[in-house]
Amino acid sequence: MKPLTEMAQSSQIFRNVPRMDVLDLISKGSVKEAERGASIHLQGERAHSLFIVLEGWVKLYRMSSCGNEAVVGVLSNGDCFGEAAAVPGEVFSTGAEAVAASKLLQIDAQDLWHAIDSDPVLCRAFLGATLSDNRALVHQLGQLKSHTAAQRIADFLLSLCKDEVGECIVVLPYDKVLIAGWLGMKPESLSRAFRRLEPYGVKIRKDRALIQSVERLLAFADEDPSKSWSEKAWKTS
Amino acid sequence: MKPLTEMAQSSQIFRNVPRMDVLDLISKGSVKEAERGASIHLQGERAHSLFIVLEGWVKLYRMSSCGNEAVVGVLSNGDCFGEAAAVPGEVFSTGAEAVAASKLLQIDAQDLWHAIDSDPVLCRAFLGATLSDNRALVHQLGQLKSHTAAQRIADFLLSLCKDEVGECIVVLPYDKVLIAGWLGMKPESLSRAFRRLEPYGVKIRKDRALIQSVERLLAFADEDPSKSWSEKAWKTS
DNA sequence: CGGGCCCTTGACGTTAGTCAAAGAGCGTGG
DNA sequence: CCACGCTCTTTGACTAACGTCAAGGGCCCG
Repeated sequence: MKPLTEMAQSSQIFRNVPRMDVLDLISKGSVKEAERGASIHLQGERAHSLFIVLEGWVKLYRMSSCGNEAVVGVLSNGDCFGEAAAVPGEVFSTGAEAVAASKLLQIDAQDLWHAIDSDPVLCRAFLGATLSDNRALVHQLGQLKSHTAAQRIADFLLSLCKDEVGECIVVLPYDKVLIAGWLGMKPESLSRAFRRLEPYGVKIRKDRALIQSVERLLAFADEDPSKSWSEKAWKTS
Repeated sequence: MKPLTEMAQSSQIFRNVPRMDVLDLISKGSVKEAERGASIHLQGERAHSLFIVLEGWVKLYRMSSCGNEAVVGVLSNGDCFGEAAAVPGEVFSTGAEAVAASKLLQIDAQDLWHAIDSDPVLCRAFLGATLSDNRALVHQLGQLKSHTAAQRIADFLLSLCKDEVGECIVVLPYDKVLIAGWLGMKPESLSRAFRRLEPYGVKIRKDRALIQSVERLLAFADEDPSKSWSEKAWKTS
């Protein structure tokens, strides 16, 4: 139980909250194990709990009525989801599913309300976490609306090798079906888009991406999609 | 100044907050007038203020480094933006621009912090507002990732005639360039996608949309995009 | 009347989805 | 150890969707 509290304290949401304020809340939570493929909560369901990922991977997704799934988040150690539980009467706006064997800290909504009521510091922590979610969503929206599939992959790879320069090798953290969903495309398109990154010095081997130059990739990720023709002409000559 | 406080109190964010808790905060805000095209705040700028739309229309957008703009929100009376200001040290994750002559209530970040610190009720109100933003973003992502342009328009039109049934006429609340941006497409595509809704009983005349049957449109908005061929074959025969 | 902006239309190219098939791992059981 | 079946991934051919470029019409306002 010791490593559990440490993990939860260093999580995204509680990172900047004094130890004392969170201990009580965390101690009321329970650890839930979820195997790959297990559903954690459903879209539209009453937001009964807050979750913190202690270990593993969780995807947040939106199901359209025709059965089409859109991944809106992929979370790992220290990430937090189900913030809707902080507000009485809310429902989950996404579904959540473990995409790898995972350990979660589950905190009951009522305990949460009580904690928030009695401790303003916690409330602000939630506000911060939700704003952070917001930023992530806005970023994703921006990517989706004004970048090609290949550029979104570039952005994704770059997010995996933050602060690196020059050459670097990154490990793809989950399978390509999920990466495709997360980036808003089909697996086939992902596969092809990886190919299109080769001219920019990116090679994929199994679950590893070899990036020749982070700078070059960055330039590609930011460039205007509408001038692909001129780029291409310039490049194939 | 009287109608101002009323408007602000009935805004999205303060709607469920007791009058007393907000009066003080609102009184510290200042009214800002913005004409069409005026920039309200920039992406990346320190989040110095919270804004509440009293009148007019505001768009939130994300600018990619290549100058491509993605609209991530379109706000009107009672809507609130710049919640990032509630957390010290935050920056705006989007830009904001008036797309029509607008009146805004601008509340300084420091006043906000003070108010939140001294009143937990307000803090929870912000949490609720941010969660609400979150839901909207998630909805938009879902639409973008798993629906065609025509379906997104259908969803948009339906959001304008909530709770209506059968035939109905809605007024497009802003110009088509902005609608296109908001729905993640180019104006040309919007124009063509409107045509594609005609078989489903939608006609556009100037800034009005005539919907023959809300139910039929709803069915179209939710249907699986991948079976368009069979639908089409079935329809043109 | 003229200029500017918004909107539409047409022709065309690129991008990504669909359908189908085959290759690459990988664990299981013989 | 190998054959088998499974899932993940890649590839190919084709199609649909959307963006781009260019032109033209309608409308407002000076």
